Amino acid sequence: MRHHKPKVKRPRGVKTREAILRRAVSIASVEGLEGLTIGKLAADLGISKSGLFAHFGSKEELQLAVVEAARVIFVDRVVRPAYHERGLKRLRALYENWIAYSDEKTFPGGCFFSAVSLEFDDRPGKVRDQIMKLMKVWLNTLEDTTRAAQAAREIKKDVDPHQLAFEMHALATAANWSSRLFQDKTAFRVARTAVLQRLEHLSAGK
Amino acid sequence: MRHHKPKVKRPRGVKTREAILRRAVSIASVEGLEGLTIGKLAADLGISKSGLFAHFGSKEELQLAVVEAARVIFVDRVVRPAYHERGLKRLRALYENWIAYSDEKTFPGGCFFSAVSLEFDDRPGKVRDQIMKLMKVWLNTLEDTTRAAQAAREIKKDVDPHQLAFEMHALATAANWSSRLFQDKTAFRVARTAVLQRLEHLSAGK
DNA sequence: TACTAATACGAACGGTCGTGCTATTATCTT
DNA sequence: AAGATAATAGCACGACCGTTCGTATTAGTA
Repeated sequence: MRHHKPKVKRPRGVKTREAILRRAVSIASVEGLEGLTIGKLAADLGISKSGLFAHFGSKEELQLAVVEAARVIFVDRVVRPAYHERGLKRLRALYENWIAYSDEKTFPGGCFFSAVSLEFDDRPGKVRDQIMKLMKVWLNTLEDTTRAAQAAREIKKDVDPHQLAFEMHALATAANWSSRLFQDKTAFRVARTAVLQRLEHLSAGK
Repeated sequence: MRHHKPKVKRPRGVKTREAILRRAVSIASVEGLEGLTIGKLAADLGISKSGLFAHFGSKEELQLAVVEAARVIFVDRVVRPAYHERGLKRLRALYENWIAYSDEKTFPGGCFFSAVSLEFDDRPGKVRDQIMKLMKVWLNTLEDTTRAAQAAREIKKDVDPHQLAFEMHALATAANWSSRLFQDKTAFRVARTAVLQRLEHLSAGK
């Protein structure tokens, strides 16, 4: 049976809000979440400062909304596609998607979370808490996937999942860093190679 | 035999300047080089804003002076001591000193350069150029030391020095990140272990 | 001790920040 | 079409930013 498309009412405000966040995430990936100012963002979008402000009520709420918007994009681009695979293949896919997402400049400033998690590691508040939570979830995803691959005998049992997740995260982040700071176009390739070789080496002999 | 202290003339202004920079480096390691504001720094030191300002003439010059002060501390604490060793031992010492310098919170915000190099990767100017230069020098130091160890047959010839330097940098930086964001006290141990094992594995059989 | 040059200070400026208030415009409901 | 409601704009505020400038204080020298 056919359902009618919900034909959801999308009030004017919601569309504006989405447009604001789309732009805001891009800016924040470059300038940081503090460098993202309401006045400049509004001018950039051609709307008034107070009009934009009314959508969020405070700068902190804007920042939280930006973090959430970035999370959705990250999950769509990196996590979800990898879940068509399982075990070691999923782990590889997670990493390759991650590298590709950074390399292709999904956000113009590289990986949004690399930039922002360092910026906020010393600013207590809801934003920091949220970022911390998301980063924990991400590292846990890598760990759990490693464990699943071990259960499927695709990765050696004596590999420490926490350590492996840490190393994968470290190399991807460093690639992002090198790419940004030095305009080093080879960085992502180096990081990708390093991790894939490492996974090959840690995989149970086949 | 005992030497007389050099008894160098140290004008008052120089001492003040040093006190300013000592404090400024600490603050900047936590709040970043932009978060470091002249007003707060002056209040923190109990001197006037304009008095402090006069020592540098512009905020950019203050930032450059802070970067230079941090460099001196880094070289003293990390690089110079390692130069009592050679080859593979030097490489290990560089890394262990680096981890220790971060772990011991030589700067309260962890590694000064980790924080600052990401902050400025998108702000063109003298400060960015200087930071970039210092980071290049550091990575080159790791690379060159690796090559020396290879020449001494302490590390296998087929190891790519650039890749190894990149990985060492990545793990140390990530340890810093994890330690700051999660208050993860094990991060430095994890990173240290990872690299030392890796060096062991890459070292020519003994 | 007096003169000079180096240091430090206080007050103020223009600019930008986040935020609140009030008015205006657009949209939806009846 | 009229009225209610949601969305946006205009304007002003207080706080803080980097910076300037004239003045006071200190230290070094003759």
